[in-house]
Amino acid sequence: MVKPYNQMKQLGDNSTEEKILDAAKEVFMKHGLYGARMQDIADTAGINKALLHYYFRNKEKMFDKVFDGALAKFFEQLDVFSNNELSVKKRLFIYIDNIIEFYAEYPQMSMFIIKEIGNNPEIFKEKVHVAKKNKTLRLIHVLEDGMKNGEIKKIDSAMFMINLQSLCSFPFLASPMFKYSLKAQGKDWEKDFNSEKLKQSVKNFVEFTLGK
Amino acid sequence: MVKPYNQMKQLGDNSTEEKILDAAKEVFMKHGLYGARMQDIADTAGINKALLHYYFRNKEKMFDKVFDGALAKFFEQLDVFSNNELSVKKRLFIYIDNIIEFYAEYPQMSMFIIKEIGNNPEIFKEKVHVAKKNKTLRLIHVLEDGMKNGEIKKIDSAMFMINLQSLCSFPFLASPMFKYSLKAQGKDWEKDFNSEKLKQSVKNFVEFTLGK
DNA sequence: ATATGGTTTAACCATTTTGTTAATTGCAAA
DNA sequence: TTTGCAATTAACAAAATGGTTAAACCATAT
Repeated sequence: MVKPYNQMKQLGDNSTEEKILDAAKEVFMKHGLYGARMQDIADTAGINKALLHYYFRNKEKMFDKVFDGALAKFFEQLDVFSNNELSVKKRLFIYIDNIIEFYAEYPQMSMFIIKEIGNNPEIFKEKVHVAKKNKTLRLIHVLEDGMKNGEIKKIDSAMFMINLQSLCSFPFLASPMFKYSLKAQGKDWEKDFNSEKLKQSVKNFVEFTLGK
Repeated sequence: MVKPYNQMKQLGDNSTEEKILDAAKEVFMKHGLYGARMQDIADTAGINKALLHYYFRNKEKMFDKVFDGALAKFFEQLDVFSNNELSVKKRLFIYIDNIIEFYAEYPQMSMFIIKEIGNNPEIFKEKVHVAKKNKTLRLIHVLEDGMKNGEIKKIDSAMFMINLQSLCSFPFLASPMFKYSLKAQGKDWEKDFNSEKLKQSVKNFVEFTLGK
């Protein structure tokens, strides 16, 4: 017998499973695997704690689901580097736009991933292998090609990547601190910071560092 | 009766209280207040769990002590901006040297502080008030003075501060990720990254951004 | 109407974790 | 040597937390 339409699993809307996943994302991002409390997740989702186990069996499995989703989205951002039709700088600019919009939506993401790598490098390795499938992490590779064919200046590609990631992700991660710190100096985070400004600032950095 | 010398509180050396505080710092930095386990702290310090309560009464009070210490050291780094005898750039370069060495020693510090601000803005406000006493947070103030008297280029001071903090603290925070990511691209974190390189890189950024 | 089966809940249980207590150790003053 | 007191410990109690169960709920098919 076929189930009626409104009883089928409806992910993406406000089905219970989705509510739980959203709540879990929020709480896990804030407190990590150890620090998160099942009751806290249940309260955030507005449901009974037993339902968490009904849908996800246990805490670790739930965490895995959240983490896998986060990781997949994270790696999607790297796809642009595989597009060899575009110039190195063009690819970098697109990446900057995408990754900053991504972090604006998931400010805790990088910390979440960093913590997980630290806690469990082996499992992470395996997950990444699944997540990226046949894609490759090409940022550095693309840079070094660009240097060889004279498209960009000769730079320290590893340090460039580190600087770039720092500029793009830390502002969102540290927004509570910046909010506070700016207010103490007579500035206003909401006014003085936004994604568009940051994009421009990072692009300036890239232009200065790679431009010939 | 006066206590014998070797029985007086000896902070700064390997007294029990200090051992506990060091262990607590390590564990709290790694897992946060919720995620940290008292037993884990006791094991790390190599003492009985009951001693933790003997010295610090309970988990929260212990956490407070650790956090207060962290905060004080963090704010110390800002003192250099009060030295009006030095040029703006000179002060920035000194700050960069200091803060990067600081983060090299306490890589989790910024995250620790960020999380705390997020969890409890009011208490943080109060703590900062104590920590900075009559000092003032001057980075932005110093920059705007420098712009007025033509010492540096006219820039967006808030964004500059955000970029600067990002470049200095994120690499340490995210080192597990960078280690992993670089390895996947045929590089080696230990070889390709060190504090001196980072200092130089950040100074280049400052020179480019502020230099006339 | 009633039966069916997925969904949701309150009330538990088992384990982990925080916190306490009473006894022991070790060291210095008398 | 004995006494006193802080430091330390093992064992225990209390609270918090993850996980289970059996019953209630509710929409639909018969």
